[in-house]
Amino acid sequence: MDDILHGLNKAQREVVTSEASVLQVLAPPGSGKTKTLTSRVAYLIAFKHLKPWNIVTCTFTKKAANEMKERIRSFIGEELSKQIKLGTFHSIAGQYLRKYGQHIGLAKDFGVADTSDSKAIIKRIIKKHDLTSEAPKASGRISANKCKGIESAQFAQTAKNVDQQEFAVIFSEYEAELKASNLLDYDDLLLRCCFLMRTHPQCVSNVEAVLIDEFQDTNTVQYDLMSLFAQQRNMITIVGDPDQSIYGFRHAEIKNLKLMKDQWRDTLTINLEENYRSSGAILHAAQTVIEQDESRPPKKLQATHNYGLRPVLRKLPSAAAEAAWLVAEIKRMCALSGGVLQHSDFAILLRSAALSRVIEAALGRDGMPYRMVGGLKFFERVEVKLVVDYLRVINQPNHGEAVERIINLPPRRIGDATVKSLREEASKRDMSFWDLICGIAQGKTRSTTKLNAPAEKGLASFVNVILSGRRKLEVAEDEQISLVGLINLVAKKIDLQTYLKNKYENEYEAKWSNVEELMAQAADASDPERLKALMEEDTLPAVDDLDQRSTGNEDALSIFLANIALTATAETKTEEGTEPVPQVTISTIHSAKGLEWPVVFLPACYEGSIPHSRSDDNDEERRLLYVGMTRAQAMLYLSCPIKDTQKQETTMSSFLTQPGVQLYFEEHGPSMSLATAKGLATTLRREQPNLSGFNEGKQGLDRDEDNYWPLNGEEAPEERAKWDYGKAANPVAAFGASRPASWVPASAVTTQQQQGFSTASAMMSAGLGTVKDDFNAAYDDLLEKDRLKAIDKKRLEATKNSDTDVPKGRKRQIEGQGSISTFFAKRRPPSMKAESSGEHFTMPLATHTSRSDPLRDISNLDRRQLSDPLPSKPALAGLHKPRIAPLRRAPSSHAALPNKGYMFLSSSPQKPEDEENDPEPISEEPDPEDEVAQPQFKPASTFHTTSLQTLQQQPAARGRRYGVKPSINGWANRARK
DNA sequence: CTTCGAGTGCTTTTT
DNA sequence: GCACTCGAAG
Repeated sequence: MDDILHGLNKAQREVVTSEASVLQVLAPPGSGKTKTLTSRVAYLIAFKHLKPWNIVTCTFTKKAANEMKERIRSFIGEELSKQIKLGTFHSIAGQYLRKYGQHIGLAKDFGVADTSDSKAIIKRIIKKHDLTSEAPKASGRISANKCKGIESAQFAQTAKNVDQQEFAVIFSEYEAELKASNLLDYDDLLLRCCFLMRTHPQCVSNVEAVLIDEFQDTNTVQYDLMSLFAQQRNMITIVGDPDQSIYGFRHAEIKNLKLMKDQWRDTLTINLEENYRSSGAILHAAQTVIEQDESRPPKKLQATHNYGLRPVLRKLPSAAAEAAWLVAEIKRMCALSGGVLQHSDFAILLRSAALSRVIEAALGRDGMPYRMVGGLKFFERVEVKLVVDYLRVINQPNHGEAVERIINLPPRRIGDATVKSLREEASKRDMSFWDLICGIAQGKTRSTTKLNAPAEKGLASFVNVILSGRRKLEVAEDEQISLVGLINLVAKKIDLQTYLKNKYENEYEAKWSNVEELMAQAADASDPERLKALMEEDTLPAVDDLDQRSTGNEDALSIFLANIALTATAETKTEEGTEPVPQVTISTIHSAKGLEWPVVFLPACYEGSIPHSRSDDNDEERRLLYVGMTRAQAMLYLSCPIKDTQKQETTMSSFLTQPGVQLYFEEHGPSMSLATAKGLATTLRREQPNLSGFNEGKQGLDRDEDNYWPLNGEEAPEERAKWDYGKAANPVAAFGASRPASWVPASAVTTQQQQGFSTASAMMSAGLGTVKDDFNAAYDDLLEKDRLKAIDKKRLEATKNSDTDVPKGRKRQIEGQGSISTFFAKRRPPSMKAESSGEHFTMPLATHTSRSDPLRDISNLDRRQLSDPLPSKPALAGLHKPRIAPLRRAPSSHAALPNKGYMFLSSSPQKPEDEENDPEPISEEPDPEDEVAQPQFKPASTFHTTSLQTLQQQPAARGRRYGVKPSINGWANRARK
């Protein structure tokens, strides 16, 4: 008893030991919801003597299910815990249907139609009838109806207007299609299971207790499912939090909470109120956001931690800058936390998965390890899906969807028209698609569809692949081919490697490694031990009066496939023997639910993103933000780019611009002192940092304050200088060389430079003033910006009040620390050294880190060079249009990119070996004042131009490489102004 | 009839 | 940046 109740507060104990039969637990974020629920399960088994296999526990995500399993195991041990019926609604429903499906006329071995299957079917129906509906909308509508328990026939009867009738057609044909292919979609799993339990209550007669996690996310069908599970004993415990209801789109009904109270009048409600996760400051901020919802009943939420650091609400110039800032902050926090924080302590949570691209690029550029959860799932990647579809068809050839998807992959000269004709013929003859083509290929069936010779050959080869796969399975069990063997067979038969190589060229390696990963997973799944465990887990307790379908002889393939559709994340296993590298997590807010991290970033907090433009429930969007914010333990960063990815101006999220909200936020990341680091450690209950670790971290940093970007969201001065005089001017110059050896010799450059210059002067006179003037103005501006941002916060606020007092423009005075000296490198940028010795100083520009900022190390330049005129941007920008190397998704797989027609940018923090041992600091670090006094310094010859041809001659260097899109926006923006 | 290239438009969240 | 459509060539 003590074990189970240990560490629980009063309210939690009350929940765990409650005698009430129906129990609602309202558990706000961080209140120990999962802990409480798992403790109750353990308690019921240990003290109420319930049998584990008579306890049903439903979660929404596989992740939550696994976590709960893990925790229960630590309470009651492996043996008991694995007997509990614990899983997602869908997986539990699936289990019941597999065992008892025959009683409701469900064929054995039904498949699960995933979203793309459903979408494909609907699309086809729409096309067939030449309807105007859109597939995704129709799909959502079908799901909405199903979730409410409305069936297609029922809908068709009530359909009145044209639109409804049209939809009724899609709906019923969709259902028919699924039935014909022996498929159930996600909703069907739940619906059919409800039907089963209603018509055959015996099958759940053993259930003694039902527990539901995240109850606020249940939809009507799931609610029914819960009631039906509990129909014998009415012993139910649910935990939930209306404030965290973020699945309205999946037709979750918050009102189920009330419904439940009405259905079971003696429902006991217990509120958990203490938050054990977040610092007070974070909690306050989150609270002000959620309290904007006036319809929401007020709720208490008590912090148990210290106040901690105030959350940050940061403005940045662009999505790219936001990403760069975020990376810089992670670095800074890591370095200055004195060892308290590492990469795995950071999470970046997004409203939509698509936002991750810029961020992944920034992380990749920096070489910071990360993992992306949510977004595209492993089993949804084309190459994986391809193989899985083959397996599906081999396992179950009547899976019409899968057959059609792969019949011409790799290309077999069987086009859409042929497929369509075949499909129609099949339905006319009332046979399955597979049976038809199989018959044709074997010459048994005479087809009315005329096939040309190549198509016929293609068809035969396809059928052959499938049949040979099936043959391997039909032999006696002990001779049966392994799952991996089967995948290999398929891969060989369809010559997958060649296909992938041809189709994806430079992505080939990544794609193939995914296939290998699939094999590894297959090997894992067909491991006899594991298989046994899986089968055991799949057992349902025998009940009187109702036969279970024997699944004893179910093969590894079926089990593997059945699990795929219901597996949320195929956890990429860490390589054996290697320490897992701490990784930053990128996730959607939705899939971050229930999780927590010491530091959380919520980027893209603008109108249209959160609240999302496609959402019609603002309150749900607000709750979503709330969920995101409350994932943070010690530090929370919100940020808003002034321009979104499409360079449209944004408005900050209305949830954050409500009066008073901003009082809870700082405008920039915290100054990190040893004391701050200690505070973090306290909040996180971690070991205190020591001074030496702190100092060490500080030394490795370029800057120790969040002061690179101005607080008002404007472009960083250094960045502007780069844009105006570097990157924008010359896309080809955006070639950063990390190894001088492979650099273009200066002589090769000269012609291009001169070319550029000559055009430049002509262009420049067209109304933009001289380059010189332009530069001076910008430079002054830049100094001013830097001065402003260097002033500490208080002063800034003081000046803000009398805003206009701050002279704009030409103030050269430098105050305080953090002044211009931050512009100059403490050490020579590596690539500069080799080049600056020659006749021409050719400094590669446009690495995005400040490491090679053109303004750095300015004192080191040959000053005669500096008086050269500047080339103009448009002149150079128009010269070449380099191809863009695709960004690689996972930084883990860096195949060498082709060495033709690509440009590379490489700014790896890991310097190449040859520079590694060159910490030689520049002796004459310039005195800031001095520099300012010499306005003739212009980064004119920090230009380096070269042609595409020259680049093509470069050998593809090794190392981390990212294609970089040259931007001429810098120029375009300026020109407009 | 199939394939391939160019051009267009859009882009929530999950089982 | 990607998925999808459309039109032209094989």
